[in-house]
Amino acid sequence: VIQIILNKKRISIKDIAAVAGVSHPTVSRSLRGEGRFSEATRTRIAAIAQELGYTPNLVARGLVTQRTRSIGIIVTNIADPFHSEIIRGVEYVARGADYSLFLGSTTADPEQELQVVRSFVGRNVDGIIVASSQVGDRYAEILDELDLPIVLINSHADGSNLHSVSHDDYAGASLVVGHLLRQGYQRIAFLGHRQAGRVHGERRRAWQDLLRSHALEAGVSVDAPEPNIEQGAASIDALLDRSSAFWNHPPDAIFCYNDLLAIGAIGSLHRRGFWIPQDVAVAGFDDLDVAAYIDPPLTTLHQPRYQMGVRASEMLLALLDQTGQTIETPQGVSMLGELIVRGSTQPEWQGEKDGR
Amino acid sequence: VIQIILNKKRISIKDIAAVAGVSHPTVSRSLRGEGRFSEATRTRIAAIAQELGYTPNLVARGLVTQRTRSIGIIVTNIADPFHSEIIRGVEYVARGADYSLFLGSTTADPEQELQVVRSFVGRNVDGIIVASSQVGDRYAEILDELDLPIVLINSHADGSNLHSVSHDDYAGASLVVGHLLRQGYQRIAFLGHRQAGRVHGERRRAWQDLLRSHALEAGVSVDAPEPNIEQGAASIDALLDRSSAFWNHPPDAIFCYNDLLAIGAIGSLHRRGFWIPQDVAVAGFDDLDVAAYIDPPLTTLHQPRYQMGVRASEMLLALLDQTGQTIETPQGVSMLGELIVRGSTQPEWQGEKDGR
DNA sequence: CTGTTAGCGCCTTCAC
DNA sequence: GTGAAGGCGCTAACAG
Repeated sequence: VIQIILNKKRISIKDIAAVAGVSHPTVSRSLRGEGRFSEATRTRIAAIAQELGYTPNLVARGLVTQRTRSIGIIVTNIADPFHSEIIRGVEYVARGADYSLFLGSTTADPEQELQVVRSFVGRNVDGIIVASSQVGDRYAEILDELDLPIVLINSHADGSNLHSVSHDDYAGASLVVGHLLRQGYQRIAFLGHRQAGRVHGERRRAWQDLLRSHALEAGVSVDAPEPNIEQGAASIDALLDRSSAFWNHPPDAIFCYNDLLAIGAIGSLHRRGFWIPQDVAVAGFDDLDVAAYIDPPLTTLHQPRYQMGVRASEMLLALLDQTGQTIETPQGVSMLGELIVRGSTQPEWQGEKDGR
Repeated sequence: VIQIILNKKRISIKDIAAVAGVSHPTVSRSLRGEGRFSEATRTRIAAIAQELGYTPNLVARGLVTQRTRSIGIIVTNIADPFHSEIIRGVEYVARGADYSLFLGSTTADPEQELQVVRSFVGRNVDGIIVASSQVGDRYAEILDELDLPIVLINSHADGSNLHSVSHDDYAGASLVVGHLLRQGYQRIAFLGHRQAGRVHGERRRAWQDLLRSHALEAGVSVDAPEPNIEQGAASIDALLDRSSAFWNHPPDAIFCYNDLLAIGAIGSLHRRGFWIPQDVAVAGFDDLDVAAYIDPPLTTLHQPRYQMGVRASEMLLALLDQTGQTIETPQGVSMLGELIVRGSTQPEWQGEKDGR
């Protein structure tokens, strides 16, 4: 049985050195396989380390090497399925490369953002991934001054240390709205989340542009304060009010900033007696796992969120491994998801329930 | 504007000491407010630190104090909504207490579990939270030997360093199955996830016990290899097969290990032409945010997962703050969720769609 | 091939 | 009230 650690006192290379009758630098070198040493002592030291249950003290190592082999990730809300998939991708790559991962959330609060960044800097992380659109948009300068490689997810910014992985939200939203138009919807409202910054802006702009290019009014939109189910439901009142004022009718379709808002909207509309999609069609964005299973199944844009996390951390680690120091070649990767059409936007939908 | 960091070289207390014309220990003391120093130098040093953009090096501090003010959390799958809510609760408390959080996942793989634990130990975390039932059940001894305070979520184990926050799954599952029995269902199958260990065992046992006490057979159960939507759907074939063999009929109700399996099961049953709940009722466990929004709305047991994360980390921090060292008073907290009855188990359901 | 010396940045005795 | 040493555990130079 492998002994991870011994009781009471933690074993250090000095302890091993004492037992082996060598100096501790020799232990250090042989354990890391760096420099010269005889094969004989190598195996002997390895055996002793194993037996004593030696675990290298990464804190001490980090102090002298100035590299901690750790990275930090910042998200607005850990439990948001969009973010948690990104985190999962990041953690997968980090663990595979033997890096540790610090996790911090911001609740979209600038104060907290700074606190988390500050703590990461204090911990001497080697790099940071920011999946919090607010930070990316508003604190880009501060981040760039950190002199640490930083990868922004879904946020661009200019800076020699700032890199990015993003989804082409304009193109993605165009696919969704284009689909709604082809379905013949005329009064297409937008349920947004302005705090999301650029991401929100792109989706909204695509909606606006496409409607105008079809000679339709992009006049009705509402902002939800949080991008979750609850606020999606809560925003419907305002949306219906504005629609009445603008069109003298409810909308015939609602394009939502994300799936969570869409799910909340559908629930709320149901409670108000609307049939979906017969009375109102609803489309989302993200393609959460559950999107196919709600009532009705949700039309949405599939975002490769796990892959975005993977790419972001691969990019970060690549930057770190080049010289061991930051390399100054800002990069940006853009990905485009896929339109997934389901029942929430097509009255004639049979889909997965064929054969009932 | 607050300057988090200066370019190029990182400021240390020595730099501040040089500017202030004092020794670095004085800077250290005054910045931390420990020991004696004049108020005059305190404000002066604080001003200089501020101006230079000093950020304490937590790595160096951790090396000398032997406490890193960091904790680690281990989960099986970060993106599982049950786990991500726990993580959110843990992170909230940790951040509030100025602790940093390491995140590691295990994919239910023992090798990875050990790798993550080892990395946490190497990082000198002050404590660990394990929300990975496998680890808790099978590696309890190893964990206890770490001589670190450890809080297990949904897993008991004896050990002087092992504490726990858990949900009373037996009682919870009894509530669900009891409801199914009161609804008059007779052929109640169980869709489980054996790898979940004790948690799974409790829910299964409650199902079995309750059925037997009602003179019914608990003869049909199937294990899904992963507790997700996909495997929930994939397990239906086997479940129907066994039901035919056992009852000569499909089940009239299925109690699922968790909501994800239930959602997958519902989707798959729909595709096979079953009406829910008219042909088969389905109940889950967890009450994920989406449970109320799927088709049909899911009857389930609401688990206070965010609160479980909060309690676990509060408990851990309390253990740490007592003497700064581990205190040996194993504790256990048990919580009980709430049965949420929705449409998936009552044919007469109108629920939130009243007034359509 | 291996040992000696030095120092990462900080905190912690102690004198003064 | 403050400074001078010493060391946390490790790696990085150099000698030999």
